[in-house]
Amino acid sequence: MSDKPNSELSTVYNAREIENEIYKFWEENDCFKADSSSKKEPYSIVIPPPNVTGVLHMGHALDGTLQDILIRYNRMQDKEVLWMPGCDHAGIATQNVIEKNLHKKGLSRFDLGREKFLETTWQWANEHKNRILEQFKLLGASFDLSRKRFTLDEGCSNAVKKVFVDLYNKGLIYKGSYIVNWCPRCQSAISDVETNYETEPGHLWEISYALKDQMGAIVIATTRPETMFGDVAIAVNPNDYKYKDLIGKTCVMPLTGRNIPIIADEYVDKSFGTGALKITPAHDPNDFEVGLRHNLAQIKVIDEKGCMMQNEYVPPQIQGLTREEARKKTVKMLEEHQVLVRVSEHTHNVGKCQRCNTTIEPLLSKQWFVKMKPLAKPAIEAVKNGSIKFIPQRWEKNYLMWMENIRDWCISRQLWWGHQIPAYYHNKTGEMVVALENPDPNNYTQESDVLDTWFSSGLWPFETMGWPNINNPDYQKFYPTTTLVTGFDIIFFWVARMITMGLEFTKKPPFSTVYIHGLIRDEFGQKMSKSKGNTIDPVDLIEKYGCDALRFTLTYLCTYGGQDIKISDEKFEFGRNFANKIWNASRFVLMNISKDKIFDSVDTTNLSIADKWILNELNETIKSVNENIKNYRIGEIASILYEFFWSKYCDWYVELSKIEKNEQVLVYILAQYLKLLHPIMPHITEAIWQKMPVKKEKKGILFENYPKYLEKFEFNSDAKKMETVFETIKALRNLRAEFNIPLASKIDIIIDKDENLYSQIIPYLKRLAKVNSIKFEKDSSIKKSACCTVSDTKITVPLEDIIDLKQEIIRQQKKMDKLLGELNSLNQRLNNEKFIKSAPFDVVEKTKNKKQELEAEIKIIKNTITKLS
RNA sequence: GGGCGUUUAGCUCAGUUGGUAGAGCGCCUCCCUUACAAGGAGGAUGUCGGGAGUUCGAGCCUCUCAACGCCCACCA
Repeated sequence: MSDKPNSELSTVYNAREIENEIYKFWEENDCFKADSSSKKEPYSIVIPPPNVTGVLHMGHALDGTLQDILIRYNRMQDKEVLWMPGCDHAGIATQNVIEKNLHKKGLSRFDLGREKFLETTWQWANEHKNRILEQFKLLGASFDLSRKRFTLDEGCSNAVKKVFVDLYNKGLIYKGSYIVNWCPRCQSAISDVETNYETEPGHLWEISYALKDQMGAIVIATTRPETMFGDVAIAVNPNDYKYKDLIGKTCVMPLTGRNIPIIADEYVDKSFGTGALKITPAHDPNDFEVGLRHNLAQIKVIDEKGCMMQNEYVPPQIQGLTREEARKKTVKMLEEHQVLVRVSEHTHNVGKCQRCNTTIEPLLSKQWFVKMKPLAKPAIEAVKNGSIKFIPQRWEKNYLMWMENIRDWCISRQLWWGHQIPAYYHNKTGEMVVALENPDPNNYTQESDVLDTWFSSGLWPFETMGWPNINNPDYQKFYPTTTLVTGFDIIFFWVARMITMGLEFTKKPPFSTVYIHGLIRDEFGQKMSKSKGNTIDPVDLIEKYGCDALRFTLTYLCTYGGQDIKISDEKFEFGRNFANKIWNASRFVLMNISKDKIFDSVDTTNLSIADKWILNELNETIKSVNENIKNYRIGEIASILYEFFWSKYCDWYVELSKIEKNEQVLVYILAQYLKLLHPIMPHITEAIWQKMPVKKEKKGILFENYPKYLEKFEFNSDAKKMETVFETIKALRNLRAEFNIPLASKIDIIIDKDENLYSQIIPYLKRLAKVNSIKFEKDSSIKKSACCTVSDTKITVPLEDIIDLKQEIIRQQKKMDKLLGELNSLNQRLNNEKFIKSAPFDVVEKTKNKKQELEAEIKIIKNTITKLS
């Protein structure tokens, strides 16, 4: 592209063409590369690594835009910034994709075997892992791709192994048989946070268990009769008088005839169901606990596929059936045996696999766990003492509640795609060694389970910086990172685990601020999902409206409270229109300034009130943008910048410049503005910047220093004067509209003030209100005229031919009524002694001033009406 | 059961320590004024979910009720 200053911008703003060109320019100049040897203050963000299987979605677009804004803003603060990109191997998600592909060919992963399967998956992952980061480029992401990482790459794998071995050696990782959430489809254990509960209609079956050696029976209630074959006891509450005498007795299970004891346990709720509960430790987490307390056996009757096992405990007719079939059959058999006492409708919560929505089977199995309580302690402390701050703060409560009630984390997965657990078993003795390497590959076999994906993502902020080599320059310079930007949906999955792991292994919080934004939803507030078919593809939006338009719109919609964001395609017209406005205004400025001149300063000795006004406005804008970004009020910034450019610079200053212009100021404001906007709309600002006739010492606008508030441009009183001019122009335009006077016919006006008060603004009035002549007379005698007021100034417009005096009286009367209403409410306040006494001085003053203004205005209108009548 | 959020113009939403309500879109009138019709000028529209309280003053603070949404827990 031509970076020759002062060359014209193209007539039509073609967003995509410009954006591609500009991104290429940054890439070719290596603009995003972080320098770990820099002396500048560091600022770093690690990207929430998108799934390697993924394609860019609106969530990434928002998350990426916000990160890029922070990165670009801080780069312009002259900090050494690093935005670390990368992907997550996404264990279950990726494996599901590959298995689905195999399934189409009629194959399962077992047909291929582990080695071949992994080979296929790696190949697939390598083909795809660049895709999503390439798509991030379309967002204008200024991340350092030379540092790109993958959670399964060598460095991350080493970090994972080290963490695992260390935690094991510290006694914080253990292996054991526990009830876990088992997904029969994924064929793996999953963690508690990967289990979603859905309310489903079901039944409560009451089944009678006969007492042994005596008359009578005990009736239990269950929602899952098929698990009864794994029963090892009936439990009742020790304080339940109904059952007092039965405790310690034995009963006979229906259908199988096995004998089980009746035990007492506080866990049983007397008021639910029949007050008697069957205990199935191998298939229910609560029963599992009860079983441990009472030393009961654990009888497994459902297998890993969710089918009834073929063992002595399950009746032959039931063996091999699926859970669902088994339930029906069991109920039928119970009916036949006349032990089904009652069936009632009962809605209850059923666990579902987050990945595939299959109903979870609580299953007893051998798994690896991380002991979380000791790790959680410092993680709680770090948030409580403020070394990690959540924005908005309310998420801290959420985080703390979860952390304070944390349970052990099941980290083993019966998958193949992932970090294989570094535990090795002796082929003969079964002896287990946990170590970084296999002690003897001939005699030891590695644990087949892999780790939960979030185990490696939990190390992301430091494993990407070269840890465990703490001398790595990146680690030295950029760790701990500064800000983490993410949605609230992964606070538990990811944020919490990074904090615990970061504190445990680096003794530092991995970031100081967690900026949580809302989720993107469709126009009806529904979560976007492929299966619902309500997704909007950000790539399509970029093609249609441009990247900057997408970024600006999303930013504008991103409010401080972190509310979810409802979007629809048309909403992005907002950003597109704005980009177009910026382009055209800039084009106008570049076309209307002296050629071949460099504007590098503003001469403050020769400024009009309009110049002072806009400089003052810019100053205010700079101040509030800087304040707001520090407080993560990023949406606010978008709206401030929109307002300044459109309603101040374009609507007024650029218009005024058509009458009388100060090229220095015209260019200066635009140049400063481009910098202010650059973090949000990087491409268009860079493109225009390249053509700006200003001094450029840096490689691009992205390296320019972000504008700062300048006291020399404080012009409050002049700015106020200018506001009066605007009020006057607006009043005249308004009058025109009301009398239907076309702009083509110019008007004469009479102002009841001294001429020298207005000398500066006469040209503005002439041009912007299409005024022909201006007279200055205290008391105009023209009767056939309309008038408008600006505070205590009366402007008379003779309208010989047009005016209907009766109508005009009505119009003025209406105005006066409105003003009288306002005056009335002001008087009420001012007549209230308590108001005068307790309200702050400036509020009282303001009210008094307002009152005087109103009174003056009312007086003028009153006189006018008298004159007209 | 516990926690959180939302309720403001027809729609989508802002509204920072309490000072008397705003934007975009849509709607109505006029205008192709040589940066922009993806534009310009003007206009209409709100008992700020209901009720009570604190205060001179409440969209904002307190209590309460209601509706919707989310998260955690998981009584078979």
